[in-house]
Amino acid sequence: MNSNKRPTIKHVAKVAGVSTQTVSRVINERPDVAPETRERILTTISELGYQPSALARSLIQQRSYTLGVVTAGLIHIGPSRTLNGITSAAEEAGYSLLLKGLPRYDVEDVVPIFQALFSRHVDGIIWAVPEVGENRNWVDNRSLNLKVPIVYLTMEPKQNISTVSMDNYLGGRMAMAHLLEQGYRRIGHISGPMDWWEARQRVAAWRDALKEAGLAVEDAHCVEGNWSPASGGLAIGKLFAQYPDMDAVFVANDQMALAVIQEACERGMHIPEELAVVGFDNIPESAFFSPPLTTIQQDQQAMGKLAVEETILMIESGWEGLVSPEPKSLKLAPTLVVRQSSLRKE
Amino acid sequence: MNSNKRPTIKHVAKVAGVSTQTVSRVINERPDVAPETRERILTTISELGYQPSALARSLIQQRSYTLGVVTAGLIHIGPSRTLNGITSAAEEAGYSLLLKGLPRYDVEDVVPIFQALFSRHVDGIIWAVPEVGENRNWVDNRSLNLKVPIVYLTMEPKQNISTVSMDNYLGGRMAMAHLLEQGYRRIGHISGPMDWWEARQRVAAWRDALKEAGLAVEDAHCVEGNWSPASGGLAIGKLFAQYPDMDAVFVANDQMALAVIQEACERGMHIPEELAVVGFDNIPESAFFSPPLTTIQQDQQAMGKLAVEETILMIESGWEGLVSPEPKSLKLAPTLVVRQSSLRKE
DNA sequence: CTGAAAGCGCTAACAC
DNA sequence: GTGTTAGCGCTTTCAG
Repeated sequence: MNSNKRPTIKHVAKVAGVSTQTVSRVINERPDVAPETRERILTTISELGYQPSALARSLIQQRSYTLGVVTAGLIHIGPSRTLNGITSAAEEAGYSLLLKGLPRYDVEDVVPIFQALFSRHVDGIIWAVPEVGENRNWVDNRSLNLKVPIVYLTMEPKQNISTVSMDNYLGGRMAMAHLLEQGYRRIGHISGPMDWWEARQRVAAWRDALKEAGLAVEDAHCVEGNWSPASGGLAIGKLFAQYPDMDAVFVANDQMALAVIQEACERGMHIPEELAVVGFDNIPESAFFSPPLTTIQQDQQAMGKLAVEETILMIESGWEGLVSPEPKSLKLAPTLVVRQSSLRKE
Repeated sequence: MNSNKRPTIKHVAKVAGVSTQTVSRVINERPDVAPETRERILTTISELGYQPSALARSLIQQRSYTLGVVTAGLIHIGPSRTLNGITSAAEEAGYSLLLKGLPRYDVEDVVPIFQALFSRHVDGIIWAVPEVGENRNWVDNRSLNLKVPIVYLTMEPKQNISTVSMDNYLGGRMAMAHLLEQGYRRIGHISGPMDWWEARQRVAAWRDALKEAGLAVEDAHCVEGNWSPASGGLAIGKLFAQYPDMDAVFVANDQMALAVIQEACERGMHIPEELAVVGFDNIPESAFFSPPLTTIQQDQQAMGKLAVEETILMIESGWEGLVSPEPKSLKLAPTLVVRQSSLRKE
C-alpha cells in the first residue's frame, strides 16, 4: 500500500482530495480552513505518515531555523558544557544546530567554515571558540559584512560585534579577595597559557589585587602553565624555587591546582597551613581533592544558553548589517566556592 | 555594485553569459566544459562571491551529506570525547552534522527527534546515547523500517542493527586480571548505576574474574554508585563495613575512585598497601591523584570516528532497509594504564 | 560542448 | 474557504 518513498505534500493533497495549498495551510495551522477539511487532511497525514520537509520550507522562506555552532576543544569540560547549554536552549527555541568542530584553536582560514555554514542557510552563528593568540584577527574584516548575525563567545569585547563571556577578571578578583581576606599576603600565581585571553584576565586580576592591597607584584611570582595537570606540577616547582616564602597560590584552573596539591603533599607540606590554594573552574573532582579545593565556579551552560538567546534575538528582530539591536558585550559573573584548601585555621 | 542578496547560480549565468547548467557543470567539476568557458565562469563566481546552496542541492539530489547526531550527557567527559571524534571524522568525510541533545538519558518519546532529523533529510543517524534503563525498547519497532541507516553507540549488541561500543566487559576483565596478578584476592567492586549497560558489563567482569580464579563472589562485596565522586565516597564506606578484610577494589569510574582514595586517606589507610584501587576511564586528573590511579583507558574519540565511518559506509553502499551491508556489532578494546594505586610492593 | 525544459517539496500572492 | 500560478536555487534529462 505505502509507496517506498516518503510521502510529499502532493500525495497528501491527492489522497485527501484537496490542493497542496490547503494541506500547507493545515500544516502551518492557519485558521482559514474548514474544520471538516482540516480533519480529513490531518487524518490523511497521519495515515500516510507524512512529514513536511524543512529543507524545502527553508528554501522558499529563506529561513532555516538553524544555527551554526563552531566549537573547538570539545574534549575539555568547559567547551562541552557550553555546547550542552547551547543544545538545550536551541531545542527550546525551536532551532536546529549545525555543528562544526575546529581541529585547533588557532584556525587561520575561517572562510571554508563560513561557506559550509552559509551554504546550508544558517540563520545565525555562534562562534564558541575561546580567544587564543591571533584567532580573532579576521573578525574585523569579515564579520561586519556578513549576512547573518554572529555571537562570539569567550573573548575580549570589541566594537560592533556581539560577545558573551564569563567575567574572568572578576573571577580572579574574587579568588584573590578571598585569599587576602583570609590573611594571606604572599600570594603566587600559576597562569594558563598567556596567549589565551582568559588566562591573561586571570593574571591581571592577580596583579591588580596585589597592587590594590599595597603588596609587591613580582614577575617571578607568576609562572605560566598550559592548563594540564602536568604543567601545574612543573609550575609549582618553579614557584617554590622563585618565591620560597609564598604562603598561598592562585592557580588558573583546577586541573593544575590538583597537581599543585599533589606536589606540595610530596614535599611534605600541609595545605592550607603552609600553602593555601585556590583554583578555577570547579570541576566535579575538586570537592574530593585532599584537601577539597576552593575554586571559582563558572556556569558555562548558562553562557551557551545566553549566546543562543542573543543570536535568536538578533535574528528575529530583523537583523540587517549591524542595524537593529546594538551589538552587546555580555558578561556572566562566576561564583566563589570555598573549601578547605584556602581556610586559615583560627 | 553588488546586490544585497546573496548571488545565485542565475546571477552567475547571466553575468558570465552562459546558461545555469553550464555554471552547474563548472561547480560540479564536470569535464565537458570548454576550458575557456570554465575560466570565465570561475572568474565570475569569485567576483560575485557566489556560493552554491547546499539546501537546493540536497532537495533535488535527495541527498544532504548531513548526519544526524543524537547525544545526551554532554557535560560529562565521555560523551563529549565521543562527539569530538564524530565531528572530526565527519569533517574529514565531507559530511555536516545536525546535533540534537537529549535532556535525559531515558527519553521515552523518540518520534519527534526522528521527525526533526528526517525533515532535514539527514542521510544517516548516529545515536550516541548510552543504553540506560529501557531507553532501547523502541529500537525493534522503529528502526527496522526507517529510511536511513542508524548506528547505535554504547549498547548491548542486538540483531539487525549496527552498534559500536567500547568493550566494557573486556576492560573490567583487564582491571581484574591486573589485580589478581598483583596478588590481591579479596577484591570488592563499586559499580555504576545498575540500569546502565556499561555498569552491568563491568560488574559481570568483576564477578566472572573472581569466579574463574576460584574465589568467592558475594553480593555484599559489590556496592552501587551513581558515577559521581560523592557516591563513591558513600559506597566505599559501605564496602568497608560489609567487607572488612577487602584488600583491593575495582571502581567503575575514576571520579568515584578519587573519592575512594580520599576516604581511605581520611581513615588513615595506605594505598595500595592496605587497599589497592583500580578505576575506569583515565580522566586527565587520575595521573595526579595521591597515589596516581591505575585505570582502564577507553578511546571514545576513536569510537565516534568508527561510528561515522560505519554510518557513511552504510549510506554509500546504497543502504535500503537492512539489505546491503549486514548490520555489524563493533567493539573497541580499552587498555590498562598501570599506576601506583594498584602496585603491590616487593 | 552547451542550452531548454522540467521538477525536487514547499509556500507567497493572488484569484475565485 | 479553497485553488491556481509562480518560483526558492539547484540538477537532471534530453536536444542540439
